[in-house]
Amino acid sequence: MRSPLSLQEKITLLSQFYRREHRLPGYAEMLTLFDYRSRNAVFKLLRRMELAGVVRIGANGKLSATDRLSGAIRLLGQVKAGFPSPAEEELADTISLDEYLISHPAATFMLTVSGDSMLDAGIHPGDLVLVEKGREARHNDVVLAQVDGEWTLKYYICDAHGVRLEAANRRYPPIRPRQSLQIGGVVRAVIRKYR
Amino acid sequence: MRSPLSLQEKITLLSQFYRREHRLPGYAEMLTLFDYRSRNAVFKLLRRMELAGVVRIGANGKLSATDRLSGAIRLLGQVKAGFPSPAEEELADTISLDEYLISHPAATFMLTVSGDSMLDAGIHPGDLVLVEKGREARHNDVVLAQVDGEWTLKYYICDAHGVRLEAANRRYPPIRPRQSLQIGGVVRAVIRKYR
DNA sequence: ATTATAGGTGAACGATCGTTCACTGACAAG
DNA sequence: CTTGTCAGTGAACGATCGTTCACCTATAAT
Repeated sequence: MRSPLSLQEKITLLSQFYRREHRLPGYAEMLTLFDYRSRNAVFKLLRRMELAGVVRIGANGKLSATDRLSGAIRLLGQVKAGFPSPAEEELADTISLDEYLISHPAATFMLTVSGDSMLDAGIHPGDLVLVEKGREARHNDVVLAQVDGEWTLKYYICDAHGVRLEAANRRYPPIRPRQSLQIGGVVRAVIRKYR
Repeated sequence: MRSPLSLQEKITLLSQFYRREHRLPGYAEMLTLFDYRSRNAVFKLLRRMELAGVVRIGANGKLSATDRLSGAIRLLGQVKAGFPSPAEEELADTISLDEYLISHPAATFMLTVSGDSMLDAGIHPGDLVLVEKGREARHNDVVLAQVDGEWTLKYYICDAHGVRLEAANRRYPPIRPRQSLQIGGVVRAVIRKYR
């Protein structure tokens, strides 16, 4: 017979369930999850988890996950400041990458960079870009554009001389479209994943 | 009296509820959300939404969100291929940034880059880095390390001569620690958000 | 005009939820 | 040793859920 689980261990179980099932368990499922026999115990545990900030209980009794449960991470300051103390860490905001980087999920796509035309802008081959369709390109945006039948990333430059596309690599000359320019979307973020 | 909502409009309502409340609505809430009077109508609508791939109904009748509802984006191929046809787009995998970039949310932190010592590695001032605590640094990892009381990002180089930290910018010489080296964590991803 | 289908309604039923109350045992504090 | 607190149990109750069945109306297809 194992010793009773701590609150943190129960939070871990709940988080694992949430990430696996994309929903919070019902009362019957929580009886099994926490090895309880009493729904009142579940009721009380949820109060304690709300105090711990991992769930929220609506006015109608409905249970929601907070960012703390759903895989968000802690948002700290600048690199040079490093990590704060554990107490300060505990108070740090949480941030969901999905929510922070994507405002229109249905219009946003992830593509992999294969060329080096934007190297000086810090966009390397193998990087990932989030491209939002249907967003009007503005001066200095990085855009996904079609040039000579091939898609490419470039700066979108719009000045007194009209519109042109510029690479961020001196090996690639600016492109002035003769016909209409086809912009697939605007780059909203660049991501480089290690290991 | 408005015309009846299409399935897609109902999916949009459901997605908005999910992103606002971090849970799916119950039957009573869906009556209000979709302007229904009958729980059987909700029941049938959920079948249709499951066929559309935006929710999943478990063996126990419990409702879960799929990635399509929860803000994931479509994963396409390489930039040079651009966007596929609408039919191909529909079949594309979805990907959640939270799940893709973060394997240990509780041990991962986001910090903002302020220096230029890693410029040649495509890490610019203003970029965001995801740093995972408690992960052992390996050769060629980008790490968050403490040098002379200040935290910095560097390559972690481990060879026959021992351990040293190298910048990705010729203006910064390699660092060979005289005392023990303090590594705060390993950089798992770099993110640059535009606009 | 007839038939079929889609998408809604209402009712009924058993299951589950959400909450309250009284209680118990273990443990900590005085 | 006594008292207080915490975290669980069990029971009860009304509310909500999840599902099935029969039915209706609008629309499309024949």
